[in-house]
Amino acid sequence: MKLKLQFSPAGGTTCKVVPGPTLKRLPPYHRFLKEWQAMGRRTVSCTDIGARLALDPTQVRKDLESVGVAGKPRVGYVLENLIRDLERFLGWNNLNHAFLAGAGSMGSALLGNRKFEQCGLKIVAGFDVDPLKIGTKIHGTQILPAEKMKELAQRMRILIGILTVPATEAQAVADGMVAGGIRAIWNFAPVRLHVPEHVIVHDEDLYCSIAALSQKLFANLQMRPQATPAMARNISAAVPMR
Amino acid sequence: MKLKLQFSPAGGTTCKVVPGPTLKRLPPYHRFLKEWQAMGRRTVSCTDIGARLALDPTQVRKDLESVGVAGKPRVGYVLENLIRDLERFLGWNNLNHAFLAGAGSMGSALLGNRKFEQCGLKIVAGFDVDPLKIGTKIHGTQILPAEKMKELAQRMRILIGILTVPATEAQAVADGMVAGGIRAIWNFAPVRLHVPEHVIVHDEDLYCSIAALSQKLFANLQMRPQATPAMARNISAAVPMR
DNA sequence: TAGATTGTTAATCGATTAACAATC
DNA sequence: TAGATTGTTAATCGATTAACAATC
Repeated sequence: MKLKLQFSPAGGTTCKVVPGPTLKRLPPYHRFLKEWQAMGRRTVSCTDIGARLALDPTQVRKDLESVGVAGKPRVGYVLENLIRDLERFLGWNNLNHAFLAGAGSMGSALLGNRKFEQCGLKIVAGFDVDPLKIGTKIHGTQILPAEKMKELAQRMRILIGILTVPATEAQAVADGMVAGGIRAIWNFAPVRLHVPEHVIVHDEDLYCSIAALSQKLFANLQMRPQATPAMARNISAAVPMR
Repeated sequence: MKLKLQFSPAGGTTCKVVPGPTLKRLPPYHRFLKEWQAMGRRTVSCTDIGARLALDPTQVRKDLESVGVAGKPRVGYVLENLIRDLERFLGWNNLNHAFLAGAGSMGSALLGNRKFEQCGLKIVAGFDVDPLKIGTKIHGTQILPAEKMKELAQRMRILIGILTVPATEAQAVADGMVAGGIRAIWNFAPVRLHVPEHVIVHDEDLYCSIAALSQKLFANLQMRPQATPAMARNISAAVPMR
């Protein structure tokens, strides 16, 4: 197997870069493999994975290749090894500590999700400006005053920040995160953040999702009405037809 | 301007198809245009938009072309018209009614988001199996017993379902939605749903986001350490290097 | 052995970027 | 007019899909 290496400008370090689309398919693979394992299987083929996830088997093979695991012709992949390698690749073995800013309803929902830890993300503290929330615990995680975030992030060498504050506050809070040494921001606010280029932003824009969903729904209704005119009318003004 | 039309197999209807990546950029455009308008501007150019959102101006122009709006050379686009056309295209003028299944922390967070209505999505009812939640209102929306969902969806001709139940229940609840005539499911459960082909599923997989975020963070730390060895070690086992 | 499946290279497809003429 | 910006076509880039030899 050949590995593509990319030379990094900073030094002698090389670092394999996985295409974004591939990366997004890996967690579903992992989930399926766990199911498969629970069914008592010992090996799995790309055909198996592709069948369940509605993906081209060739694509699955390419994806696994870029993770760097090897299979055996005619047999497939050893399930146990594949799961282990995937988890290692995704960094799900060791926890990254994260701060969460904004303990509103979305922030609380994230604090309540214990499954994140299985994916290597541990929210170690929440921050808010609301005196009623400060000092309390939400789903077991301490809520601290927002003004302490920067200093604590520095001291604890936190690298990941989760941003669940209102859109109006997002940029200011993000600035604080950056000042505290945070290198990656998971942004739930519907705002394009300005950050230095050494900081990564991953936008979780639910409004974009709504747009995509209703657009696809509309196109789909066009093709297969199966609905009374009244139903179609409910949505038909959504997209201009030409 | 030429418009690409796609013939739909079902009948004489034509329906313009917008590439997915384009669609996801439209809500950010809209947001920026509103800001721009608040600043008192009357026109906007692709260069303006691209500069703020870190996008190639040509790409912005292509995107606007596929929405079907026209600008004027040397002037740009009339802001008011552009905003209006974007909203119309995205269907943000008229509301689509949606049901939400699973009034847990994530479900409640979505119920609490009043901004969704500005994007054409109105959650008209929530459903849950918990007797303590049934009959109450969460953020002003009534929570009803889960077993009523299917029939109500049919009667109210609901087309959109939001799925915020635990992974174990997701498929069963989705089946109920489909049986109730729902045509689009916004799925927050980390499961690949099986649905008939006339039903659309949009996955909101936070675990994939975590994977993408930590992977990008790791690659970034490789290139620009700027961190003490201890910091890097915190995360370095995450991805096998070769 | 036979045949399914991997590994790998080539072809296709779609989106982004570049180039440039048209135009206000 | 001059020059910025649109509209549009061509080139590039990257990801997906197809093809096929290698192999257990």
